[in-house]
Amino acid sequence: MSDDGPVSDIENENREEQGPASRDDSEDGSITSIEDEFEMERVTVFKDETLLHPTNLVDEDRIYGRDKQLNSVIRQLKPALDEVPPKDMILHGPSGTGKSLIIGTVTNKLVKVAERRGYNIAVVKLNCVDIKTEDAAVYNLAKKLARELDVPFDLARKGISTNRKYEHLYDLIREHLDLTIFVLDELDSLVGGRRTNNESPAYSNLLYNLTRATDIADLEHQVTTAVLTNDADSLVQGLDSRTESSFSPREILFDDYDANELRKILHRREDAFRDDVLEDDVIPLTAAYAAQGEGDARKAIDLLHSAGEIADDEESPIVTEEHCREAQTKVEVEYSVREIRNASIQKKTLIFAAALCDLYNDTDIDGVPGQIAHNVYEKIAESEDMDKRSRSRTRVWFNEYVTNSLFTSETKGYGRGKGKHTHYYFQKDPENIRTELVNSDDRLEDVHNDRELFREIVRSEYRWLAS
DNA sequence: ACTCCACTGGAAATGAAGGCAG
DNA sequence: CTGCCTTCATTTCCAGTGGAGT
Repeated sequence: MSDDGPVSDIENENREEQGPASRDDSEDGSITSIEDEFEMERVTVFKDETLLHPTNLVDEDRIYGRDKQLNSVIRQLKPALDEVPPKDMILHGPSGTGKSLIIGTVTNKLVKVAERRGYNIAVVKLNCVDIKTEDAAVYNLAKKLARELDVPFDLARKGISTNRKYEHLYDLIREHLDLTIFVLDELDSLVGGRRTNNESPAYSNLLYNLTRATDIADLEHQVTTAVLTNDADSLVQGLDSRTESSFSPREILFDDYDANELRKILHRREDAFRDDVLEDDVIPLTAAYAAQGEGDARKAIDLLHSAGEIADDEESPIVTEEHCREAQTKVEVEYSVREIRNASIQKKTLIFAAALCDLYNDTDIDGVPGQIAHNVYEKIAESEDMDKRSRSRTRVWFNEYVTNSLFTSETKGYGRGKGKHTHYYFQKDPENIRTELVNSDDRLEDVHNDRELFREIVRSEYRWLAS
C-alpha cells in the first residue's frame, strides 16, 4: 500500500476544492452562531444511510449469491399458500451469511401473497441470544405474536407456569391465524434453565412443544418453525429423542462469502451513498478486509457504513481508502466490546477485574485464574462500595463468557495448598475491553484512576500462586 | 506412593418478586 | 387477606481433583 503522505494531500485538496460548508471556525476556533450551524446544510456522503443498517430488510434484488438458498426456502414455504403445512427448516452457516436476510425477505413476501388470498399467516421472529429459559422464550413469542396481531397482551411474566404461557400462545394462534411461522434465531444459545445435566437444553423442549402443537393443543398444523443457527450438528445433538422424532427439519446450508461475492454485495448497496463519493478502491478494499475474517457480509456492510461515517466526521466529501482502514480498526474494536457493552455493572466489574489481571500480571502464569479474578473483583467492589456476588456466581458468569467466546478456559493444578484453578484466556484484546469499560461506568473509571493500587493487588495475588 | 490443600463444578436450598384462587 | 403457586438469581454445601511436598 502507498504511504500516508500523498493520500492526505489528496484529501486536503478535495476538501478545499469542494468544501461547500468549510465551517467558519477558522479564526479563533469559535463557532459563529449555533443557529447558523443548524441552518447550514448537513454535509454527508450518504444518500440513504438506512440501506446500510444491519437489521433493515432490503429488496430482493439486493440479495446476491444466495440463489440456491433463496429457492430452497421459497420451495419450502410455498405449500403454505395451498393450505398445506410447510415442513420445519433449519438454516445453518456462519454469522453474516444471509440466513436472517433470506428468511426475513421470503416470509415478508409470503405474508403479502397470502393476504391477497385471504389467508392469515403471521411470522414471529425471536433472537434467542438474550433469552435464558424456555419460559422466557414462550413468553416473548406470545408477546411478539400479540403485537403482530395487534391484540392486547395481558400475560404475566412471573407467577404463571410455562404451560399456561404455551396455552396463551396457542390460543392466539387458534383464534387468529391459519399459519404461524416461528423464526428462532441463534436458537442454540437458549440452553438455560436446566436443572441437571441429564435434562435436555431449553431449546429442545421449546422445539418439542412448537412442533407438536398440533397434537398438544389441538391446532391443525398451524405452526411451523425455522431455526437459524451457526452449528446445526451441535444443535441437533442437544435434542432429546422425543424432540428428535417430532422435529425433522429440512436443512439449508449457508456458506461463507468470498471476497468476490462480498464485493458484489457491497456494490448492490452502493446507492446508500451519493453518486461518485466512493473512491474506486473503497469497495474492493472493504470486501477484502471482511473476507479476511469469516466472509461475513454484515461485517462488510458495517465496515462500509463506518468508513462513510468517518468521512462525514472529517467533513470529507468523498470516502477514501484511508477511511476504510480507519473503519477496519474501529469496527474490529466495536465487535470485540459489543457483548460487554450492555452487561450489568456486576458483570462489567468482573470482566474489568479479569482485564486488569491479564494486563498487570508480571509472573509467568498464563491467562487469568478465576479465583484471582474473583478476588480482584471483590476488592474493586469493596472500594466502590458495590454489592458483591459469590465465587460460584462469578464462575457462572465466566462460563457464560466462555460460551460467548470472549474467553477460552483451561484448568491447571497448583498442588498442595494452592488447589486447582480454571484459567481464562481473553480471545479479544483486553486493552480495548478495559478502555470500553472505563468509559462506560464512573465507578470503573475511579478504579482506573487508582491503577497503582490495583496493579499491586493483582501482582500480589499472582505472586502468591506463582511462588 | 501417599498426603493434603484450595479450588472446582454441580446439586440442592433459599429468597425475592410476582400471581392466582378462595 | 391468606396460602400456595410460579420463575429466576443467587448462595450454600460437598464430593472430586491435580499436583507439589513428604
